[in-house]
Amino acid sequence: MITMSDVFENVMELAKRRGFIWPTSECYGAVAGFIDYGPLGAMMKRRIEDIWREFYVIREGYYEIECPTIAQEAVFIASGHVAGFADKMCQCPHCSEYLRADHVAEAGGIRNASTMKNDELAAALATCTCPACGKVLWKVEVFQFNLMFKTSIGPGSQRTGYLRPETAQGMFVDFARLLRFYRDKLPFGAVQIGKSYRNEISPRQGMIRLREFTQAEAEIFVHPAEKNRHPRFARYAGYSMPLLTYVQQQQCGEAVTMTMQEAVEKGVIANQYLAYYVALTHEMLVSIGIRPEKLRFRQHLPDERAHYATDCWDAEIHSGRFGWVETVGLADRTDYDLNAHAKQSGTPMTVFIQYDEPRKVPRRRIIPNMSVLGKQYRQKAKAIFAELETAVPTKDGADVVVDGEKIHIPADLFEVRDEIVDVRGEDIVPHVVEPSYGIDRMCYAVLEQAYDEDIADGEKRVVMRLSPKVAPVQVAVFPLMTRDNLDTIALDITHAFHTKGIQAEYDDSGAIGRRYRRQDEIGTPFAVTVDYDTKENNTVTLRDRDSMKQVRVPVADLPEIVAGLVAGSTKFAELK
RNA sequence: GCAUCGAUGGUCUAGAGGUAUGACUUAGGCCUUCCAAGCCUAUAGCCCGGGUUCGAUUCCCGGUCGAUGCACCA
Repeated sequence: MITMSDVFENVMELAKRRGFIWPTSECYGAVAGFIDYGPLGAMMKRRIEDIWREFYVIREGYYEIECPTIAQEAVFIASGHVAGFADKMCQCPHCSEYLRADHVAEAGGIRNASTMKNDELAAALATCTCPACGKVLWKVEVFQFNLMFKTSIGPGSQRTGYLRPETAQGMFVDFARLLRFYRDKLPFGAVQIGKSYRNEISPRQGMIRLREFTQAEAEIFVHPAEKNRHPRFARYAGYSMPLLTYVQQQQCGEAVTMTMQEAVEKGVIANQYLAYYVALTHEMLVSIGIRPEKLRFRQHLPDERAHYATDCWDAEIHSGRFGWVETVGLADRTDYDLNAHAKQSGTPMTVFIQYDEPRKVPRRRIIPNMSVLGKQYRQKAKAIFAELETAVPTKDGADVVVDGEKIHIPADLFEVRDEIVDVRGEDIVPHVVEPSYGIDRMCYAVLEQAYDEDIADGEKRVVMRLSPKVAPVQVAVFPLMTRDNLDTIALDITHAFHTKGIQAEYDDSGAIGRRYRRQDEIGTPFAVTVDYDTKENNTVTLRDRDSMKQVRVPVADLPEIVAGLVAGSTKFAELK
């Protein structure tokens, strides 16, 4: 039996020793918040990313794009990260403690601390006490600590760049191109798997809070009026899971289990789109090996939501070490981001939605007599022309304001024409539904949940019960003895696996039991052993990691059988 | 970031002001007909920088990393 408090240390020690996760640049001293994926870790991470692609790229049809990890300042001014992704901080002059300036002020009874400017806040803080040492702060300086890594683009530092704190902005700024790619029709989605960077103040939870981390994000662009009509909603309508709503949280209640259909109908989840990806996320996480009982979906409390989101749900995975860990965020970002980028860049980010039938709309047009107007007003004529379009004419004429000057245009200088026009559609700003996955946290959760110790033949066996889908090495091949040609047969089998794209590892070192244990420890789900019967009848034993049971199968069938076992289409227990 | 504690082969560990103990692992060999057996051999270590000292892995100071508490965690 292993207790949960040991699990983190055991699993991280194993991960380090066997080449899953390493501290980065160890020979120079590691840096907190950064990790290296070793050979097995990189392989496992890639398998998890590929399963994610199966769900989002292949099944949903949302193509993957790849944007730079550095972007120019304007991108993050628009996104709100330059202004908003920063904390106001100050340092206590007595005990040198770093403090959240606005929190201290609010605790000291100062109102609107969060909206104050730095110097106002500093002045207000003079009477507040330091929560660390209890002394009055008197004189402090308030500064912004922005969690984005800042850099400069090109020589001479002319241009500010930031390492992206999320991959999402890349999909937003490419909106116009994406819309053309998807032939101007909603809904569509784009996804990205890549590195993001946050200069965390004090990352101290191993793989859980990293300064450089991998995100897998999908941005799904949808008509705001269509959010309750996901075209494939039927797939998950009956899918049920425990949901911890914000109402339940406020009442200290338990999660409520319900179907996605119910959740949407009862208004628990804001719309079908969000519910669809909540269910998809559940299915995806379970398929990489997360146990359902260690998985829950928690709704953000209203004051917890990010600046852009309306409804927001987190997939949380329970860790023996860290408790419930936010691993996936599912947010309805509305039209916040597209509006912000449209405003900042001056590029419209809208979709033209055609009506089924053109609508007859009455419209009043004011048509100026430019030949007279031009002569009379000369250089002001153009501005007057523009102003007249929105002017409200009376019998006498119309008043317009040009450069602050009020000008009266007599009625005979323009014609008012009321007409019925066909309006064929409208420009709308799509809403964005965003599932955002923390790949590193998923990797950690998979490792933690896979770690197990049992007793085999009276001795402790450490075994990583990784799903065959994510296990780095998929099958091990052993000759029982390194002689009598058993080794060459085993090498041929290994080669046959490789040509079928199966990650197979050959090992002839030491006793057979030791080799099984080695593979158990890195989570290899299956092992093939070539013995003397192989030479008689061309069969080998195929051993299952979890049950340690063996079956005899023909050598020729091995690649197909193992491929089926790895894909999950066959179970070991079903083999003869 | 602050405070406390810690850091010895790949892993776990013994130890002392004079370069280091043992086990496991790994590699090579012998042996071995299915779950870490045995025998022989080999590889490999005192976190980094400064100070004290004839001499520091050991003592002192600073740093890095890790654990714990506090703060922080769009």
